[in-house]
Amino acid sequence: MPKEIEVTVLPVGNKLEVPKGTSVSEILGKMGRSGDSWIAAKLNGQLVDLTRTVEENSALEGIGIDSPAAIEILRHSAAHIMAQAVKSIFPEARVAIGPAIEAGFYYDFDVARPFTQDDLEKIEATMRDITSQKLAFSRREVPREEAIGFFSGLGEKYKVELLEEFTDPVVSFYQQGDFIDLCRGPHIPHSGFLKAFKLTSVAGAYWRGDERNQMLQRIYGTAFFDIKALKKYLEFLAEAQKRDHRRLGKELDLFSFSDEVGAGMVIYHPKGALIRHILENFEKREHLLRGYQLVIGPTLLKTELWKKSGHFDHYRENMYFTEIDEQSYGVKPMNCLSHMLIYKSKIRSYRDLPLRFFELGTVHRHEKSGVLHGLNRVRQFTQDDAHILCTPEQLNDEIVSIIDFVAEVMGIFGFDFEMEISTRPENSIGSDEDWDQATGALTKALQQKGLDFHLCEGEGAFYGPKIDVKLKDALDRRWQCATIQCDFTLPERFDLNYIGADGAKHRPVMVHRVILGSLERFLGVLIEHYAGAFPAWLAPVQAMIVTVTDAQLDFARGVFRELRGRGVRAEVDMRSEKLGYKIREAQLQKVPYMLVIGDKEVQQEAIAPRKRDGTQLDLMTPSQFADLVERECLDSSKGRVGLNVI
RNA sequence: GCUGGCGUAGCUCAACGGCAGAGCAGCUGAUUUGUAAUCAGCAGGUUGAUGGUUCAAAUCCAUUCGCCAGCUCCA
Repeated sequence: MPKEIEVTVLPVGNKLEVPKGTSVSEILGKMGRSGDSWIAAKLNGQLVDLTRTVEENSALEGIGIDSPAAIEILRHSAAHIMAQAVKSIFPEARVAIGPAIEAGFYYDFDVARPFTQDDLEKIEATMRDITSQKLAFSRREVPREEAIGFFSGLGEKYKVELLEEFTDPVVSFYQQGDFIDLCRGPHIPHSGFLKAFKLTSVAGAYWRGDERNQMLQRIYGTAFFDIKALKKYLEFLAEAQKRDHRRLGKELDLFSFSDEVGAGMVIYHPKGALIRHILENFEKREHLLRGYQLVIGPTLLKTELWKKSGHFDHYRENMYFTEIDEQSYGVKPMNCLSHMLIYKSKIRSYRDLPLRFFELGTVHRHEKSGVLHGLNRVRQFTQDDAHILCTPEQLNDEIVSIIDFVAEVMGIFGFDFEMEISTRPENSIGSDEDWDQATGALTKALQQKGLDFHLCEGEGAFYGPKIDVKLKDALDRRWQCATIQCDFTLPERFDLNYIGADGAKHRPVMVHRVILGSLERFLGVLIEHYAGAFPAWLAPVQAMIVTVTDAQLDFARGVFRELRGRGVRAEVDMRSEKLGYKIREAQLQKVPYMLVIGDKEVQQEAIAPRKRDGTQLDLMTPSQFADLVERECLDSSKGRVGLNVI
């Protein structure tokens, strides 16, 4: 008779006596829900398979398909099933790694010939075959040495490489059908649990993410517990495509790119330029209100100066150089240098600090061709850049107020954001002590504000650690916008100092920071955030005047002049088209208001506003409408911007 | 930069070795219309660029520029 043990079943906390060695699924089965409704479990906080046996007093929590952890397990299993399919069609393929990711899963393969779309369809078909066989996923523990021998025998060199770096004496194998993979697990009980999946794309990916390594072929896919959820996801992708800023940029006539101009160079059309103008004015005002001073530096600075700053040594690959009168110049990839020189232009007292130099600085960076992406990744962009020079004692307060600034601005646009702290990378400058101090200051400020953040080891800039703020685009891809970067090295290199209360020279601390980041990228993310339907304060056209017939055009022109006089960004559609046609056009252009004018309106010297959501407002005078737009601008910009932008 | 896919009218796409086409947009005319597409006609192209194969190239090949997905890198 085996020994009885006590299992506490969470989340309710029921206690259960079972014989030692009872399987997880059996125990869960006793709790009223059938064994089939579970796919895995948490045993003493650790994810395990249903077949795992319980050997001691434990806490157990079932993971059903509705649990957040379940989808990850399913997708991980889907990756294994895909690998099984690939190996059955392409036996010579070598498998690398295949994890679940945010929106699905992938698996990397080393194959002689890259996969084609046809291959994906074949693989999908084989996967369906595997799922219909309901193959069990079975787990087995194997000594590491034996595992190395096993995979060496199969020629699976990537698995061997992984195993050679493991320190555990025993590893686990998972097998479904004839496919065996090195894996921690857990997995779904059998392949039949995978009911809804789709292979979405194939792309090259370097082994272990290192471009010096072999390039493997990565197949991406996604999986859900039911067809409906998969369908919903595919619909989301289709919706996201409609929100893509590259598409909306064209449709709304905001900006363009031209292969004649070159890659990564934005051409702003009137409406896009107007949005930028509004953003820039907004930014200048917000900075001036917070004690920043506007400055403007040159685009070309002597290469000697870039050598002095360290950019030539650490950032040369990303810079453009040219020659003027036999002197080498570098096009600025960052705005800091002239700000340094402004600081140095006179003797500074501790009473002057902190100094906050702000510049809407246009920079050029040579980005690799493959990374360019609409407005979000370009080669020329304008940063809302500032450099703060302060005493070490002031550093914490400065960082806290920058974080407040970021949170306030993101709130105006309605963005949720994620924060990261990045620490010292390889190939960096400065002493360990400086890095520790700066990293500590950033961390402390975030903790003080009670904000969550991820820690990114070794991802700081070459000159200092940083806090990054990431916003999401239509596809939930994250883009870095705001960033706060400490720099203990530039003040050193430029020998910046201030006279302290003690009459002696001291070294100021420096912070680089941007709030929106690059105006290009921010606009790109913003377009997707609003799906092109900008709030009134940002809309390049706020009101489209549409007449029922040509007979009202004179009156319409008068309304137009009056609205323009008030600062409302209005336009008149003068084409002799039907009203519905003109409404549709304005609707597709996502103009916030359409002002309808027919005989009735002319008689009453009024307009009939229609909002872009279809709601109809009562007749009002142009002046009343201007008041309304002004209120709406102020509301949507949280009191920042009214009608005075043009 | 790397792997793969793709560049045809302003836009979305067809033709995939044999006369370069459609819808929308544009222009002209008719229509004067009440809240998401009025009708008719006209015009629009060295098929991204360069070179090659071929009797014949948008189509096949090479180079190059650009775009897309991902990797690497980053605002």
